[in-house]
Amino acid sequence: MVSDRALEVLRVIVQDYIDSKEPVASKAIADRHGFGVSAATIRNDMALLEEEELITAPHTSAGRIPTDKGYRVFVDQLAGVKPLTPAQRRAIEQFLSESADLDDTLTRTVRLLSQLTNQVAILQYPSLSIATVRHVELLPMGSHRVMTVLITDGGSVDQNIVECPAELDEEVVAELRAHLNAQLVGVSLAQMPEKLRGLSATVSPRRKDLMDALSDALQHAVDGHRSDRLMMAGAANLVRGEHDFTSSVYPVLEAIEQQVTLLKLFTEMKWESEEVQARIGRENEGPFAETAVLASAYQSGSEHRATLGVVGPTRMDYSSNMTAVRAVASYLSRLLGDHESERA
Amino acid sequence: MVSDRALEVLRVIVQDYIDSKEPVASKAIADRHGFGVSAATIRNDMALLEEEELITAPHTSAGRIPTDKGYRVFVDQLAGVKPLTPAQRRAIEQFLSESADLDDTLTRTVRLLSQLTNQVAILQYPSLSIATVRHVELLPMGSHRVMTVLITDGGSVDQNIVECPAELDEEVVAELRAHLNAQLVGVSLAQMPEKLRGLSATVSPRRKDLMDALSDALQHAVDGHRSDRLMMAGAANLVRGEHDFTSSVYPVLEAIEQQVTLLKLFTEMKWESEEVQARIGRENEGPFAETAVLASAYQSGSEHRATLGVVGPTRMDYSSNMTAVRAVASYLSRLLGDHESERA
DNA sequence: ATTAGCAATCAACAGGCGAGACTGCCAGTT
DNA sequence: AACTGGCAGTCTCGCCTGTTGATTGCTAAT
Repeated sequence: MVSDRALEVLRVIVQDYIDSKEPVASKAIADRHGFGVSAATIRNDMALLEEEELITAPHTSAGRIPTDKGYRVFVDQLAGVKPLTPAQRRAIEQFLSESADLDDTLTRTVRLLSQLTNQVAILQYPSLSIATVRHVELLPMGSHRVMTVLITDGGSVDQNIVECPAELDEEVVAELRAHLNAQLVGVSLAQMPEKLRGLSATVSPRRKDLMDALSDALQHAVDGHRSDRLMMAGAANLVRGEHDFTSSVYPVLEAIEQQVTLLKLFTEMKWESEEVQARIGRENEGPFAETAVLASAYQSGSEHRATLGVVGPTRMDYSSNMTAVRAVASYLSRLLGDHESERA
Repeated sequence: MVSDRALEVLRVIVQDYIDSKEPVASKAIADRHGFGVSAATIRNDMALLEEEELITAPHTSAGRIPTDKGYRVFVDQLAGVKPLTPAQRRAIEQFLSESADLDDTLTRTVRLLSQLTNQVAILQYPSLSIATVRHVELLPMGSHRVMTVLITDGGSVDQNIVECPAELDEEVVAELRAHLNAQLVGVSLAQMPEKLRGLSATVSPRRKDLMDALSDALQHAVDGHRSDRLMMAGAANLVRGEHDFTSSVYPVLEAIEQQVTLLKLFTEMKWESEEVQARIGRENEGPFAETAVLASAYQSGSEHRATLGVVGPTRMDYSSNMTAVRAVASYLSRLLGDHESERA
């Protein structure tokens, strides 16, 4: 069993290793953090921690560094909540003061998170499946083309150009526009595919082909709303500390750019709680086995949630980074919530 | 003066250095590319080239590597046009087969370029200043809010939410919508600021505040169309060859993410010709002094042009990368041209 | 103009040595 | 039983050394 003091020793090792990047020696612990015991006693505790595989020695006559398991215990039991620094608080304030459209907000958010943590920040696009249709617009473009515009209550807009099988005039377009809006306004994007499929039955046979083309285009717009994309910021942070990865950062950066691994990871995480989740080292597979991923859900709509977080070396400042992730997630939720409540 | 053979020697040095990453020795040149002369003669030529600062020796008893100036001469006079490999051709074909909306096309394009060159690819958003307004839509959102939607002929759409100083009903909105469309449809985005400023004079005084709010929102949408943004792909490629940069890749990646330096660089370049431009090593300032930037203009509209290119170490395969940049730029121009001509 | 030959130069490598940093353990203390 | 001081053992790191091999620059001959 590990004593309470041994856990304190673990905490100190993690903290010291994080900011010195050097293995931590028993003497250094006894000196800097006076536990009231001598270095030899610390050594005994360290032997215990090593037994439990919470720390390890890079070589015989070296201090100790935390293992993945050690970081895990630190995160779960020992990491105190470090409050935001005034500088961080100021950064968020400034960020809040300059709002704009959704896309801009997200871009700024992910940059903000990257600056606060000095890590690569990742933000999953909000899932808009629960957004509802506010308006459908049809714009004639010559006699055989029409542009469909789908506007949702989230403020997001998508458009497509449709080739029309038949000649069009403004009257037909107006009729179709009225019809589409009558049928679709208020429908959630999740219900759209079903609703769109039934649509061609609601018009006269001679309009059927046209309506099918339009509903295809709208379906395409709905597809574009899926939350299967990520934004990234601060990639440079990954290569700053060069020596944080045994081989190369290349596979890590590569995997981040490909997105697919991270998306999988995000969906795997358990999101019952509001808390920031951490996946440390070998808990992650493949390219991320040498990294730690901190992530939190944020409220991207009245019900639905998406994920944001950071990726960095396992040797990172968990306390303050988790605080930052939590803060940004909650600020973003509030921002999107406000946006939501703004809508009549 | 440098003899023709000396230039051939330079070419061989550049080519060999590019794929071996090792300084090139006189003996290796004489052996591998039989010039019909001995290594000693090559050495004389190399002494000449060194005099001209086209090559340099990392240390006394080492082969030679090209200087920035050497690369410049290589690019301007010696680089043959390497045709696309079948694999590259296939990649472009496949890319062409899957078109979608503008944003998707651009994302795919920049990824394509990154894959073709194994470098970081950069794409400047098409400048839409010459796009014209196709339609303005007003959507009431409760009694004191309205959403403006600006649709351009490029297919791009922007929206904003406006707080209205006065109560609104559908009738007022319809009147304003008609008025706005009458005034603005067909106006180019470049002319919009001026046109918008004059707008409040065209309505009755009691609508003035409202109209001012709306034109502010539209102005904001126009601002969002500026071509002052970049897309990036393949950042991982920068850290692959680790040893390509003397100190760290950090400042380079950082600068790419910040965008501002690259945007400045893109606008500085001379775009009279259709050709791919190269900026090599110290020709670039600041963080890019150890990189080469290859860029080409592409036709992003009937008149306007934007830039795309790659950033990599000076030690890169100029021949094939310039071919790739040229090919992608021309394909993208064609793609956007098609898009353009599709519009009635 | 070209070449062969040769001395000179230097990076890279391997081996050896000493200093310094920790640990691990043991015997003694509280 | 917990803690401590002391000390031997072990390992890294930096430094120096000499050696090897690569490559150039020069010179004299063709």
